[in-house]
Formats: sequence, structure tokens, C-alpha cells
Amino acid sequence: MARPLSEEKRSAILAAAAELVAASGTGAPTAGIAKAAGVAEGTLFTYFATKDELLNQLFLELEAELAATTLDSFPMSGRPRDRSRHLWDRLVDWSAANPVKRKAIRQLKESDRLTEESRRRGVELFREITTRLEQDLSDHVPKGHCAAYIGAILDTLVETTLDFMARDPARRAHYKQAGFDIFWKGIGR
Amino acid sequence: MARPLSEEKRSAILAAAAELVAASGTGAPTAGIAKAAGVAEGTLFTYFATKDELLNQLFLELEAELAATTLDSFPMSGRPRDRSRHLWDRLVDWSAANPVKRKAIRQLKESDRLTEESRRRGVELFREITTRLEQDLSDHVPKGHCAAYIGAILDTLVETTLDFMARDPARRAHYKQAGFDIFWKGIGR
Amino acid sequence: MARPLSEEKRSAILAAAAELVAASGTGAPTAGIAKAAGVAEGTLFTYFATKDELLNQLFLELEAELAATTLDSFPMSGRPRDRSRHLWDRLVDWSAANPVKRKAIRQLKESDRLTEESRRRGVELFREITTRLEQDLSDHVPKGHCAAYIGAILDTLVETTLDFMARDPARRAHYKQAGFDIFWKGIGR
Amino acid sequence: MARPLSEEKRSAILAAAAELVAASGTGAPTAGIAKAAGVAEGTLFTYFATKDELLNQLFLELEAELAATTLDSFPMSGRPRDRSRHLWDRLVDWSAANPVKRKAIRQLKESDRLTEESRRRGVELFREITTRLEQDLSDHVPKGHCAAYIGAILDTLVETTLDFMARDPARRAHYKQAGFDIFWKGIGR
DNA sequence: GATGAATGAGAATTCATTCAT
DNA sequence: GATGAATGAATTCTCATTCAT
Repeated sequence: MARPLSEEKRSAILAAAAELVAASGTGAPTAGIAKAAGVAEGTLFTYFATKDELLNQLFLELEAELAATTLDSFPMSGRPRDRSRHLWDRLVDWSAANPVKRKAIRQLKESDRLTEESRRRGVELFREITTRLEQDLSDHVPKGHCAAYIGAILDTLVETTLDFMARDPARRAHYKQAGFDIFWKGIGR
Repeated sequence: MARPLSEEKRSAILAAAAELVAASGTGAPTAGIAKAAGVAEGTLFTYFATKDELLNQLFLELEAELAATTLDSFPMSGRPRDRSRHLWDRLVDWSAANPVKRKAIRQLKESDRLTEESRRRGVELFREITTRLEQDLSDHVPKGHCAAYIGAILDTLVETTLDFMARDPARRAHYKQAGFDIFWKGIGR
Repeated sequence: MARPLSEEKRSAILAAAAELVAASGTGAPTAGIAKAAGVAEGTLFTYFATKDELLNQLFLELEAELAATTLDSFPMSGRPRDRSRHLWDRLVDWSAANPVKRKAIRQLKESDRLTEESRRRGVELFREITTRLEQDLSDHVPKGHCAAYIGAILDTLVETTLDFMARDPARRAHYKQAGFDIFWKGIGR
Repeated sequence: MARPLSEEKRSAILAAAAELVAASGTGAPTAGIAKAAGVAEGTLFTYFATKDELLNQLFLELEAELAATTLDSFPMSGRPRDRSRHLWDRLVDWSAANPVKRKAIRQLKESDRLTEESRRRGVELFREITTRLEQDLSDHVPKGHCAAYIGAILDTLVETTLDFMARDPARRAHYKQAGFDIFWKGIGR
């Protein structure tokens, strides 16, 4: 291998893909992505064999980034409510700070271009957190609620909250607090 | 009139569109929709001038059906909780009974092919319900929560609940009850 | 035959066809022609079996009208110059009064949808005039010029003259006179 | 650069377009043009973004070629009649040698697919000649004839003359001479 | 005879992917 | 490895013509 693949170009392509997928969905043309990334059309395919591979890797990359952010200084010990709150804050803050990435993840999840494998690995990235929450929930929530359900609700409430924060920026802090309260009160006994 | 536009064909096209849009998003080819509807490619365009018109009408048709179902025997008087519960049950039941339509609505909302006008009219269809709920909420929920936010949360919780009902059909009744409890407790004072 | 074909409808279709062909060429859709004529799409085809037949008949109809106008009070006797002048005046006047028809004829002649037969019959309609002019020319023009060539030049000079009359309406009379002078002087000995 | 746009292919596409437009007008399908040019359907669109762009460029290319031919060894000094004759000869010779191109130009001019810009630039290509002729005409032709009118007549007489040369090849030389004589005599005082 | 819905063969254009340079 | 021209299948939409009413 005379010249190694450039990590820089790979990143540029993924960043451009996030941008365009967020804006126009998974139908965004590879030619446009390449152009936005500042590389040639063909180059995209030396980094990602097919468009589907690009989309799946983009999804995993974004999920990984979100998981890392969430895990960072995650309070493994401490009160369950604080743990949930930490999770909530990280999700909301990251999404608010990275609206394009958030939209891209959503578009990708809604599309039919993610493999089962990718979805599975996406879930896997949050395993550690999920496991810890499951333990918390056994105390806080009523019997019979599985952690996955609660996790999904957390996620969906974040989404909704973000929509309203975007719509009404003056009351961002209010929504952030209110959303969490609804979550915590809702899932409590 | 030589032959009136057949309501049957129109419905077949809309049904086929719902099916394909649910499965593959708004990128589903018109040729495929026509074929699934059992009509010629060109016929689709005598019923809907453009693909966008088809998609927007499909959206409104589905929203109208959902709104009608929800409004049917809606308890305008009675306890606020019962009203919310009625709404919840209708949304969950209809969505569970019409998974394709539910998915189609979601895909359409996520796409950029709906006009502002269509979105506005979609909201309008639920006006009566929304208005009544707003009054209820003024008693039940803490100050500062707008009805739109609460409504969106209801919607999103229905979605999440349906996902889990679909995944784990044996516990459908459980999820239906649990979901509502989380909602009602969450938004309460 | 319960109901005879209505001459009125036939004329309406031809008039509409002239209008649309003048405006957009022979590519004008039959549906548009039917609509402009105030008849149903299908009706057009009970009057003209195919679009080509419509176009060819339109051509012949227009040529016939022009020929009739030209022949009307054509001075079979008298000075050659006056005969040419009569012809010139009729052509220019009719074309100026019927710009749509003039444009339609031109579009049709330029297209490849006229049959040889139609073109032949178009020429035939002017036979009488042509024959008379041939005799005149034998005196006025130099040896070796065939009448067809002179006729074509007359036609083409009319076209060009009309273009300039349309472009500069204030000097219409000037162009009408000048055009003929050029013709007559040009073809003279 | 990976592979430069091939001037050869561009020319092949333009040549094929001239051929098909001459034969069937501007309605000639791009697929047919591509095939005739020996390239894939899609390739045509890497050279010309749209069909309209192809047609406009074809027009300008043909006009430029004709202008260049006409200008070549144009006698800027010398007798007015010789200048007109030079122009006449060049137009007739080029058109006779390139009947397809001549027909294509005509079809394009008659169509509504040329932009105003293209028409303007087409005229511009002959500016030098036009200007010189205007000076000549001020001596030769009667007062009141604008150069544009005379130029248009020259053009139209060329067309007509060519038609007859094509119809009757044995007398080509005769028509070439006769046509010019008619022009010169016609426009003279 | 009149109507206009139904048809399906194109039409222009897009796009993921390949491959010559 | 990087480039971007080349490819042709797929896409949305049009239109002459047919035919049920």
C-alpha cells in the first residue's frame, strides 16, 4: 500500500454525509456528499465500498460519539435519580449542540438502509449505561417495566423536548427541566 | 361524463402508497405504487397530478382517519383523566390495528415532501380535541406546560409504546396500561 | 349514422390546433387542442383519426384559405406587374390579418409531419395563379428562371417583410411597398 | 484530472444533435442523439447539463462556423457589390456543402428553445460583416431601407436558392448566379 | 356521437458505481 | 491512492390513442 487511506478524508466524508443526510435524508446523492467533503466522487468509494456502507458507518460513528459523551463521567455510584439526570442532561446538551448529527441519526433510524447488525451494535454501545439503569429501575419503577422500554421513553422524551427547545429558544432551560421531571415522575412508583 | 373517476381506484392507489411508503419511505417509486394498486403507471397521474400531491393527500387522508377514530364518542364531559385515557386508547388501538398506516404517517412527517399547508391542516383536524385537552391541562398539569408540548409527549409515548407492543405481543395489554400511567403521572402536578 | 359529425366542432378543433401549433409547434398536445376547442379529448379523434391527419388537414385548410383569398378578384387580364402586385398585397394583408394562421403554416411546413401528398396538394391549390404568373414571367424575367423559383422568392420575401412589419408597426406601409419593389426590380430583366 | 472531457465526444454529440435536429426538429430525443454519437445516454448530460443547453450550444457552434467561413478573406475594401457577392457565395457554398447544418440552424431558429441570449450572440457573430454592409448600403440602396431588413432578405434568398439547388442539382451554378442577381438588382436604386 | 378515464411507451434527467488516467 | 468521466438502469411525468359508459 503505497499511500494509506487518510483518516482526515474519511472524517470529512462522514461529516459531509451527516450534513446532507440531516438535510435531505438518506436519498442525498453520493456525488453531493463527495463534493461537500472536498474529495472526488470516486474517492468516496475507496473509503466506503457502497453508499449503504457509508450510511451504516455514519450511524455507528454518530451513536458512538453520543455514547461516549453520555458515558463521560457517568456517575456509576450515587443516587439513581442523579444518574438518570446525568443521562438526560448529556443527551439534551449533545443534541442541542449537534443538531445536524441528531437529525442525521433520526433520519438513519427511520430509513430502511440500516442493517440489523448496525442497529444491534448501536444498542450495544449503550449497554453499560442500560445495565446500570436497569438496576436503578428495579427500585424506582413499578414491577414489570423493562429497562429497554424506559430507555426508549427517555430517548423519545429527549427528542420531543429538543423540538420544543428549538422552536422556543427563550425557554430552553424550562423545557430541559420540565422534560426530565415528566420522565422521572412518570416512571416512578 | 364518460367514466367517472373511480373512488375505488383512488383508494387502491392511496392504500398502495401507504404500504410502500411505510416500507421504503417517500422514495418509493410511483411505478411500484401503481402496480401495487393494480393500475397503469399513467393512471396514477390522472388521480394525483404529481407524486408530491399523492403524498400530501395520503397524509391528510390518514390523519383524517385517525382524527375521526379519535373523535368518535370522545367524552367531551367527564373527568379529564378519562378524556386523556380515551384519547390514549384510541391512538394505541388504531395504530396497533393499522401498523402500515401508522408507519406511513411517520415517514411522511419525517420527510420534506409535506407542504406547510398540509402540516397545518393535519394539526387542524385535531383542533377540537386539542382545545378540550388544553382546558383539562390547566387543572392537571403544573403551570408553564403548554398544551402543544403535552400533546407531543402523548404522541411520542404512543409511538414508543406501540413499538414495544409490536415487539412483545404477549404483553400488549400491559404496555398499553403502563404507557398511559407514565404519561398521566408524568404530566401531573 | 344517428348524429352527423358537426361541422362546427370540426372547425373549432382546427382553429384551436392552428392556435396551439402557432404557439408551440407541432408538438402541441392533442389534449390541449381538444380543450381549447371546447370538446373532449376523445372527440378530436372522431374527427381526425390521428394527430398527423389533423395536422395535414389543418395545413390544407390554411393553404386553401390563403389560396382563396389570393384568387379572389385576381386580375387574370391586365398588366403583369399589377398581377404580381395583387398577389403580393393579398399575401401580405392576409398574413398580417391572420398572424396565427401564418405562423401555423410556417411551423407545419418546417415540421416533418406533412406527407408528400399534402405538400403536393398545397402547391396544387395555387396552380391557377402559378400558371398565370409563369406566362407573365416569360416576358418580364430573364430566360431560365422557372416560375416555381420566382414564386418561392415571392413567398419568402412576404415572410421577411411581415417579420419587419411586426417588429416595427409604425412603418408597415413602408415595408409593404419596399418589399414589393425589391421583388419586382429583382426579378426583372 | 482523471480523464479530461473529451473534445472528440463533445463534437460527436453536437454532430449527432445537428443530424437529428435537422431530420426531426428539436423534439429529437436525447437518447437518440446519444446513441448516434456513440455514447451512453447519461454521458450526454456530462457534456450538456440539459437538452436546452445542448440545443443552444449547437446553435452557437453552427453560427460560429458559418460566421468564420463567411469572414474568411472577406474583402473589407473593394467594391460594395463584390463584398455582397463574397458574402452570398460563402453562404451558398457553406450551406450547400453542409445541408444538415443548414437545416439544423433553421429548425433551431424556428423553435422556441433558443434563449434570447443565444439569439443575441448569434447576431453578434456577424457584427463585423453587418457593420461593413450597412456602410455599403447607404450608397447602393434607396433611402429608408435598414440594413437589418436587407440582411434578412439576403439570408432568405440564400435559403430559397439552396432549396432549388438541392432540388435541381444540374443547375446549381445557374441558381447561385441568378439568386445573387435578383438580390442585387432588387435592393439597388 | 360524445365523453374523459385508462393505458403504456417514451421523454428528460439523476445517480450509484466503475475504471481509465 | 485520487480523480472525475462514463455508464445505463431507474425515476417522474407526458401524451397519442383506445374504449367503457
